[in-house]
Amino acid sequence: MADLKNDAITSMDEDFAQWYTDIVKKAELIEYSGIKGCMIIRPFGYAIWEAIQKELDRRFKETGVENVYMPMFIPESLLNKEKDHVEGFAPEVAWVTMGGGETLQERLCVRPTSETLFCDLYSKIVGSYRDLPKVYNQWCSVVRWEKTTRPFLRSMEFLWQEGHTAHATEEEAQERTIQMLNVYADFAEEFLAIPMIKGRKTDKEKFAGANATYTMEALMHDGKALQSGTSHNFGDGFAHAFDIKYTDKNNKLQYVHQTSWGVSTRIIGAIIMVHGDNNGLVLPPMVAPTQVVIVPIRQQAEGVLETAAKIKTSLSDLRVKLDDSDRSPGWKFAEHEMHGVPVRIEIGPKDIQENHAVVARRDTGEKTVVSLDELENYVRELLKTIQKDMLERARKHRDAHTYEATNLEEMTEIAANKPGFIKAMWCGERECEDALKEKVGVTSRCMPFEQEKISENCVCCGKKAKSMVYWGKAY
RNA sequence: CGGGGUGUGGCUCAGUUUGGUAGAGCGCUACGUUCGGGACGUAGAGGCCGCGUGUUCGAAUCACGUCACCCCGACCA
Repeated sequence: MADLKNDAITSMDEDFAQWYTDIVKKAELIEYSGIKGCMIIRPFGYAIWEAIQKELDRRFKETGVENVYMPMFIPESLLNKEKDHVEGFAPEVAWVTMGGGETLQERLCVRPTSETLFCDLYSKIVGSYRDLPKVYNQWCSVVRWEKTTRPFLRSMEFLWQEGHTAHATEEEAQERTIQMLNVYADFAEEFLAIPMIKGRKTDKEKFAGANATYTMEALMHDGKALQSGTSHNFGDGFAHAFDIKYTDKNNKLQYVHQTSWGVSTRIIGAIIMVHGDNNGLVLPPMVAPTQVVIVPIRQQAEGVLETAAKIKTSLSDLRVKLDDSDRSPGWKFAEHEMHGVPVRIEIGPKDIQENHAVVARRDTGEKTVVSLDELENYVRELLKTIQKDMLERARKHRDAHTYEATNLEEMTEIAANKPGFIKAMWCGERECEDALKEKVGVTSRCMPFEQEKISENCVCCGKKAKSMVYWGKAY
C-alpha cells in the first residue's frame, strides 16, 4: 500500500483518459506487467470480477447453462473451417509454432474466442434430437493481438465468459440469443446500475461468422459508447462448416442452429466510466467488495473500537470492514473513497457520548447523523437507495446526452460539440454507414429493439429509411 | 499499424542542451505527540538512471538498436 496515495487523480473534466488511467492504478485495480498489453489484475480489481462472475453465473444457471472448460489452443486447420470467422480473427491471433524446442507440425493459435472448439465438440456429441439443446459456457481468458491497449477496455489477454449453444431449430436459437442478451442487460442494470440500450448490430459491425449480432451499449460519462455484452445468432452456418448434424424425430438429418454470447472484464471499465468521479471509483453496493467501511475517530479513546466492532457485528451479513489501521481519519476517508466503498460510518468519542454515528454516502458525499439504535436499519436501507439512485443518475446522464438528428448537418454539429448517443434514421446501406464514419466520425452502435421514427428518411442519403439507429463514438 | 510523448529510489519529477560517477518533494521504517477530510516532530533506509551495443580516460547525459508505458487516430469484447 506504499504507493500513490497522496496524489490526487487527474480531474475527469480536464482529461478523461488520464482520469481513467489514474483510477485503475490508484484504486489498485491493476498493475502493468512487463508484457505488452497484458495487465495484472490486483486483488481489489479481481474481487470486482469475482462478484460479477458469481452473479452472472447464477443467472446463467437459472436458464439452464452448464459450465465446461475448453483448451486454450486451436489447431490452425480447425480455425480455418469457417471462412468469415477465420477472416475476422486472423489479423489478431497469436500463434504457437514451437513446443519443447521442436517446430510443430501444425501451428496452434491461442484462442481469440472458442466457437471452433465448441463446434468441434458438438459435431462429436450431437447425434439425435434427444441430445439437444446444448447450452454450454466457459469462464476463461482469450488472447487477441491488439494494436493499442488500455486496461480493461482493450487488452491482449482478457477474462470473459463465452456461452455456446446448439439447438434443433432456428426459432429456439433465436430465442436463446435474445434471452441471453436480456440476462446481460438485466444484470447490468440491477447489479451494476448501468442502463443499457439493447439492439441489433448492423452487418458491418456484426461478429465474424454470425447471422445476427445483438448488443447492449452503455454510455460513459464522457459521452462515448461502450459495447458491454454481445449475443450472436449463428444460424446453421457453423453447423455446415463443422458438420454438426442430428437425426430428427422423422429420422431426417438436420443441421443444428447455434448461438454464442459473451461478457468480459471490459465491463469493469464501464463501471469505472459510468459511476466514477474525481475522488475515485464509485461502486454500486451490489458489486462492491466492501459495502460499508467503519472509520473510528480517536480510536484509542475508551469505547471507540468496542463500539465500532459492535456496529460491524450488527451488519455482519453485509461486506463490512472496520479500518482500525493507524492512519489518520482524513487519510482513511480519501482511501476508501478512492476504492468506491458505498457507505462510510464515522464513529468517535463525541458520537458515542451522544449515542449516534455519522453516515456518509460515497455517491453523493452526503453525511447524516444517525442514532446508534437506528444505524443498522438505516445502513441497510441506504445501500438499497444508493443502488437505485446510481442507476437513476446514470440513466439521466445517458438520456441527457442522447440527441436526435434528421440530416447530415445536424448530425455533424452534434457529433462535434455534444458527446453522446445520436439517434438517427438509416436506409440500411453500407455506403451510408461508411460515409457517416468518414464525414461525421461516428459508428453505428445498434439498431435498438425500441424503434422510434425520428423522420422518414436516411440521415445520410435522404432515401427512405429502414430503421432508427443509435450512433456514437465508441471505445 | 501510423502520429506524438515518456522511461532516473515505491510515486511525481529535476538533472541530459554544455559527458566528470545522482538530487528534491511525497511515500516507506522506528519512536513520540496526534486523530471529525489525505497530521506533526526527530532519526533512518532505499537508485549500477528501462535494457543492449557502441563512442570516450570517463556515459543518466552522445550514437545506434531494442523493450515497455501514456495520449491521438485506423481495427476489435
